[in-house]
Amino acid sequence: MAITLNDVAQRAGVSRSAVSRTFTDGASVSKVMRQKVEDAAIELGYTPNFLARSLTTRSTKLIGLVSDNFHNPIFLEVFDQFTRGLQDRGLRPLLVNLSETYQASSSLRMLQQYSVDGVIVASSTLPPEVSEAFRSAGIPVVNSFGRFSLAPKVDVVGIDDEACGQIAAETLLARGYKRLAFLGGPEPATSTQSRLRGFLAELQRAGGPAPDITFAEAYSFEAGRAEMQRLLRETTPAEAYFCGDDVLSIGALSAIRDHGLRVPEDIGLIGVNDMQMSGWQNINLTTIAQPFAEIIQTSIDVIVDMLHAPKQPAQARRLPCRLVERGTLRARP
Amino acid sequence: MAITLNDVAQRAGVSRSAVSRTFTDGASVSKVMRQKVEDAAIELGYTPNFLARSLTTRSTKLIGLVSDNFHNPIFLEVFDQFTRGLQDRGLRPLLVNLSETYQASSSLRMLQQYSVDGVIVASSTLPPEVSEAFRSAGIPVVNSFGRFSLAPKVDVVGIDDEACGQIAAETLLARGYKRLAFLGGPEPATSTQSRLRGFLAELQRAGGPAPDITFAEAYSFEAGRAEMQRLLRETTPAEAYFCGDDVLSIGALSAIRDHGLRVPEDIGLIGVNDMQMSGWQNINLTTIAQPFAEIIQTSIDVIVDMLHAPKQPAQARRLPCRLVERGTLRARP
DNA sequence: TATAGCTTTGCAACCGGTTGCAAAAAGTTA
DNA sequence: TAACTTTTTGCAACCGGTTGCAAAGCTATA
Repeated sequence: MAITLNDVAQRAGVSRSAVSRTFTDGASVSKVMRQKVEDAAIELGYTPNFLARSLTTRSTKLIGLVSDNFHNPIFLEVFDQFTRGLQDRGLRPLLVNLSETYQASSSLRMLQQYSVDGVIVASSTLPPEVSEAFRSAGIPVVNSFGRFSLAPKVDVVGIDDEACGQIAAETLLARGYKRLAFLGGPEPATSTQSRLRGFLAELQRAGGPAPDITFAEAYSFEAGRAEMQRLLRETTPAEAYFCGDDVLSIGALSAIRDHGLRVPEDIGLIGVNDMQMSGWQNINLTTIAQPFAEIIQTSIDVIVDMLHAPKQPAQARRLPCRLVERGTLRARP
Repeated sequence: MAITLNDVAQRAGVSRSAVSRTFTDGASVSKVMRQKVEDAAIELGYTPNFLARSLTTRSTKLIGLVSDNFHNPIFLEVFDQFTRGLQDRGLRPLLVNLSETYQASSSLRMLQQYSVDGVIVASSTLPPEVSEAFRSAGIPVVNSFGRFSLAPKVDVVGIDDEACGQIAAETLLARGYKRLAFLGGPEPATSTQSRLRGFLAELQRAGGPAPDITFAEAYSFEAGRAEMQRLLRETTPAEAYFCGDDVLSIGALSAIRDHGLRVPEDIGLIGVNDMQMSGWQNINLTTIAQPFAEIIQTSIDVIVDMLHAPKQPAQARRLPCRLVERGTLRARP
């Protein structure tokens, strides 16, 4: 069926090695030999089989792209950038959807079976154990959007979630808000915990009042909306909410407006991420931008480096966030 | 480094074939033999190498998932469902991002090199030639969200775009709108052309007036917003717009509100897709729902069938759309 | 117990490539 | 032209599996 190296060798009247060599760069082939082989290859429409090659070279150029964030629109942007970045470096993303029905352990086995060169775990919600399992198995791994730690077990590229919480606190205090609240992402998510810690620390430092603290079920519109509805129904709302992320904020925004209240006049909101949608006129969310492009580029760089020089000590990289001022907080007093 | 079949064979004191057989179902192995091998395998932590296996079995379980829609949030839902559906059947999606910088022809070569078992082209904007190239190369392919045709060159699973245009026309006419307009997706997109055709045909049939026709640059918020801004600036707006899809509609909606007009009081909007976001309270878009889950399930079924019985004549499948009434059209008169 | 029939097992060839090694060819230098 | 380098080439083994085939082992029947 498919054209193999043998066919080309035969057609060109040369050895199999010769054909192989013309298709591996750095190998020694004379001009005339290369010409003969290339002619035959083109004539037959030959393309080398990467998987057969990988058997001896021990490199598949396959990178597992593992995520559980298939409901947060920001991740489409993330996947876009990851796939392009990987493609640009000749790597191929093998996508793994780590949903409820698909266990982390089986994904490890699966990616082992496909001999991936490395794995990118792109998630701020998955526990660190997921990435660590890959490293234990000897597969280069980087945890994108993971939590910073001083002695990380795997390489992590993400933002400084605590600083992020700090920025939120500073911003809200600077606007003169008094009764503050934290409406986090899912409680077990490491990102949520760190942001909360930074938020609380800064409030305390500034002598601000302790905020109300609640968590949404997920980083999703519905979860944000549901939690805000509950808050409006069951509590006296705070003056301003620091929300787990943008999509959550947008859900909250929707609940607030439904409830007949105005943003920012009655309630202020600040999110995290700066997804495209947050800039849409009918949303116009004040938020703390994550440097997505840099996080993704860095993650890919880290993985690529590991392919060449594996088993460096793990390192956690923190990239800075910045405030994006839009229309969901009241002006400075 | 990694444990191979040889290691297991040696440890268990049996032949290589025996090990291979215990790991291929349907092969003949006695109970006691299987036990010996499994013990050794567990002890050593052996997992068979899929790629080596694929060399002889000629099946990699790899499916190319090709798309160029990485800016339309609906595609995150699409990728989610595709990856889960494929995983559930033991198949692995190799994601290909067909952006400007990454040519279709190179993606064909790349997927050939990886010996994918099949390819799913998930896009309503890519030209049919992209899918056809795969078929010509002998790779099973299905074009999800592609355009219907009576004599398709490749298998297509999608909606009836013309019927979709027809529903839009019927709906708008039933609401008593007179001056109608079509604000399509990118002009070359087959989906846009078919929807336009159905829209025009129904208007003509009903004796309605000819609509204004314009196209956005892409299926994206920005493109919809930009085109609607241009329309509001340069033309007398129509009473109601049939927009290329939801994200485009949401962009248009944003432009209209910015311009100080109200929806649906001043201008009516109807979209296509029914993405999650369209149901959000602050958007609340009347739209024509695509049966995403069914399209994706069917696409996967089609590909799986082709793996077992390749080279059936190509078939185009049309799944029905339905109107989802929300708040961007005025009530029936 | 001998014979036939079925199951289990190992051998060896193969899948489509790569690569170390030594022989052959080409190029240099004297 | 001979001797010495350097480059090019093919052979054969290998990567980690699968599989057709025939021999070995086992069970059932006469």
